[in-house]
Amino acid sequence: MIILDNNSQTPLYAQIYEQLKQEIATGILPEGSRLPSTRHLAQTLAVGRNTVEYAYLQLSSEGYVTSRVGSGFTVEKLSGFMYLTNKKDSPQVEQSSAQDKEPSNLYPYHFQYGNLSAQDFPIHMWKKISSKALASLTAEDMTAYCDKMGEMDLRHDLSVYLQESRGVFCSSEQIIICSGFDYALTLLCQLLRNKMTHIAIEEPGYIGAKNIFIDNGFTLLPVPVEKDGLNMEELERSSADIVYVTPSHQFPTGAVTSIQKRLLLLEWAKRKNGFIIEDDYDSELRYHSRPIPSISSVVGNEHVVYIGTFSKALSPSLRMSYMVLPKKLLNLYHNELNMQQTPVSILDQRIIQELMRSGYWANHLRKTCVVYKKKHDVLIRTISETMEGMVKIHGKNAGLHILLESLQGLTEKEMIERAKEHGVLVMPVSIFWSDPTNYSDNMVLLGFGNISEHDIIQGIKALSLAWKI
Amino acid sequence: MIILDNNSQTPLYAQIYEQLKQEIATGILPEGSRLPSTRHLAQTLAVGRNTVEYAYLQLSSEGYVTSRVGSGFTVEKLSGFMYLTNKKDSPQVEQSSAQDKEPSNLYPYHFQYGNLSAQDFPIHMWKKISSKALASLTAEDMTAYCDKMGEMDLRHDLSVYLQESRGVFCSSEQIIICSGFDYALTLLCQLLRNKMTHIAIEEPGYIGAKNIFIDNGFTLLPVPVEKDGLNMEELERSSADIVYVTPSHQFPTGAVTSIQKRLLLLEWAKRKNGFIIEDDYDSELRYHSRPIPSISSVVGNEHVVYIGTFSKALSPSLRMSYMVLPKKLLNLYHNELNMQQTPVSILDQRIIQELMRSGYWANHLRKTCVVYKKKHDVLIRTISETMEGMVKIHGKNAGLHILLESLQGLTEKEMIERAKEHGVLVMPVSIFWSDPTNYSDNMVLLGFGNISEHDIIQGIKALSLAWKI
DNA sequence: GGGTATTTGTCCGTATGTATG
DNA sequence: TCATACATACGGACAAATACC
Repeated sequence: MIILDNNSQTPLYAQIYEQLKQEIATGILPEGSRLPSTRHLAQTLAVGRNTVEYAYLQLSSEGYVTSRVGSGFTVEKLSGFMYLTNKKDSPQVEQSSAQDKEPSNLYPYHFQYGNLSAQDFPIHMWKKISSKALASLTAEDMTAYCDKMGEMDLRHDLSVYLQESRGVFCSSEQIIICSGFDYALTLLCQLLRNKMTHIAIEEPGYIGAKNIFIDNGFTLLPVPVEKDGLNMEELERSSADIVYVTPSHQFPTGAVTSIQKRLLLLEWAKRKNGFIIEDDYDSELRYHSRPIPSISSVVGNEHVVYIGTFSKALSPSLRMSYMVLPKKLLNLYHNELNMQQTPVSILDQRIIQELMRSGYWANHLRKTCVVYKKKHDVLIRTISETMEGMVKIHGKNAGLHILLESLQGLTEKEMIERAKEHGVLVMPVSIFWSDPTNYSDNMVLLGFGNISEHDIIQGIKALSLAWKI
Repeated sequence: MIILDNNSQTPLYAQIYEQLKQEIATGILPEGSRLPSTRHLAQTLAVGRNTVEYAYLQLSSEGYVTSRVGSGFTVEKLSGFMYLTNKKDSPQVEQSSAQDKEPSNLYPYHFQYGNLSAQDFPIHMWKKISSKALASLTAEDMTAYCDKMGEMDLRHDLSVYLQESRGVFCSSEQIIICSGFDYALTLLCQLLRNKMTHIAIEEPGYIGAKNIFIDNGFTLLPVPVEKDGLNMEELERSSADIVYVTPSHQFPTGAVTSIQKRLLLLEWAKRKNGFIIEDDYDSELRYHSRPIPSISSVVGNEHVVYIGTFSKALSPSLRMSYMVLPKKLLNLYHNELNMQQTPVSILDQRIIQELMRSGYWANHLRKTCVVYKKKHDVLIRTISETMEGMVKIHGKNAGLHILLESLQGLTEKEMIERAKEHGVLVMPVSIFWSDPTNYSDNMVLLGFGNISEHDIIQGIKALSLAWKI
């Protein structure tokens, strides 16, 4: 950046000359690069064009740059001695901290959780839809702040989809378009922070949600997860007035909250005048099982906040999710947070709207479900065949992960280490317990979203060898 | 949503039949709409295909639907008596709260602040760049979580741009890609919340930032803004260890922080071991004046957080901004907030990267600057010509707004009301004071980003009539 | 604009449990 | 007790219609 000082003794053109020479000598302006045109530089520096021209001429006469009519000034190759060594160093920063993900390519078979399978992404359809959405954008769309809660058309289509497929009965006014799940939950925390302080969470439960609650000053009250959902007695005993749940496929155990418990939860929330936060993160992905209506679908859902996402069934890098607020919180939102703009660009919103409007969304969901169902079935079948009696499978028939419990007394650490020695990456589960002493320390998590059917078979075979006693 | 009960006495096909009949009768499935194909519904309900077929057949024989090979089942027109009246009503919600923006089309001349001028947006270039970016996306891009701080390539290009045009000297590792300014500031608040509590803000100052600070539990300490920036004595007297400033074009007064005060601010921050939050929101838009290097450009910027945005010089609905963290805060970020994903979609990131890489960004900035400079000049000239002695202009030569101070003793309310009567919309300034008693109550804000040169002239003429005493 | 792959309703056979005689 | 008929549920084969290049 060139900085001019009006009060300096050195004339303006000399200042420009000096600073450009410096930039060339230090390599900031490398050989072959073009100087800004005299007109442009003059404009940005708010000086006359001739001032810049003087400076350029001097550089030119000293051989730093050459000029050609119509193509500007170009930096020449410097003789060695012209280079300066005091090139500013970029501030050194600790390499982007502890890499939280192990380099997965070290292990031929990686059962990581999170990413999806690239081979199965409908990239062609995606680009088509995106192009359409892009074409629909006008200059007006680009130059105006859009609706703070998200485009109305998108929210309407979403409300229809939610009603049809998840039973969530809401109007489009209740929906807020968010970037990721993080964003939705953070927003919700901002709403609830001053009203309530104690939040019941699932034990074990999704650590991402817990971190956000902690960051926002909530006190966490872990409640054990049973086969059919939260232990309601423990919840009743707790002093919580909010509860965070993943009822359709509990993370990480995979437990499905029974209808009875869903009703109990609603009763609890009503009695406490509190809220249920329903995280429906992978509800679209069910295999061999009936769709389970969301808690929010039960009549009188005045106490349920529903959060859904496109990260699991569509794309994690799209960064889009949505939150349905009950009336009470909606008013709070309008009164307290109406300054914050939506975090999602108008283009992304249009793309998703085009996706839903055109019917491709329903189509995509069906296909995606089939794809991951195949992977799931192969995984379950191979485990049953090769690891008979060695492990118990938890949380199958939905989502993108399962839990394996060792029946041979292996600890989590042993399971992971032995697996690594056989070239298989499996994930720890311990991190999901708030109180580690609650954990039986004999499970691992296997994600199957981003691994081929072939690798699933090979990986499980390797695992069975690794864990054989 | 169709819900099946395995334990019910009524057979599955009958349950499906009943619920579909209900949906048709209540109008949820309107005349002419298609039922899901037997295969698809069978898949989602996890039943056999013929089970669905039985249900459809019954609906068909009763005249609710008709079937055609290859094109599915279609809902027929119902005779009136078949309709049910107990159609669920969408939950009624207070109409999206107090509309904060007045319908601007009521006034022929609207000097609103925020939106940009659609006529001047390079929609063609934008679509070209976006198409390129879209084409570059792979299935891998779409199925993997991307870098939590933003794509490395984009951050690198941004660091080069920041160095060249704003003098900000940072490595790409220090940059975090954010959705809007809101997001960046909220993230920063999460970082600082537990370390510091008192934050000095400009009086008057940007209300959006203040709200975010308050939402995050900070105590605000207003410090008066003078001609050349903050009153440093007041800042010294305050107990703040963070200060939020808009040094290149103070909002709303337009004051430019002098070099001397910038150095004093840095000294202050060093002494307090605190931080300067530099909001460089409209630094790209300067007219008739030299670029002012950012505070962050001064050597030893270990105490400056720099925030920039694309909302002013490019597009508000793009929802993209960026934050440069000093080393200390960067480490804190990696240790405490490394769970949160970036809020910006991979597509938007690629678009901006393509924009910068291709050189269109520099080009666009130049053109945009010329466009708004013209508007600015017309605005200033017309005011000088028609309102001689009536008003004083504050904060010209930059950005997208100015302040007008009445020299005739008109109050803000009078100025706004009289303007409205003459068909001109001007904005209040009072909301930007934390303590209203500090305000002389004789100013209004005029945004000129989204109004044509012709309307500027007409609007100012109308204003001069409106305010004539 | 014409050929091809996919989708879709239709028809077929089969299995299971229950009621009937 | 056994044979028969019926209701319910499931999956495969086929041709028409549609969607996609």
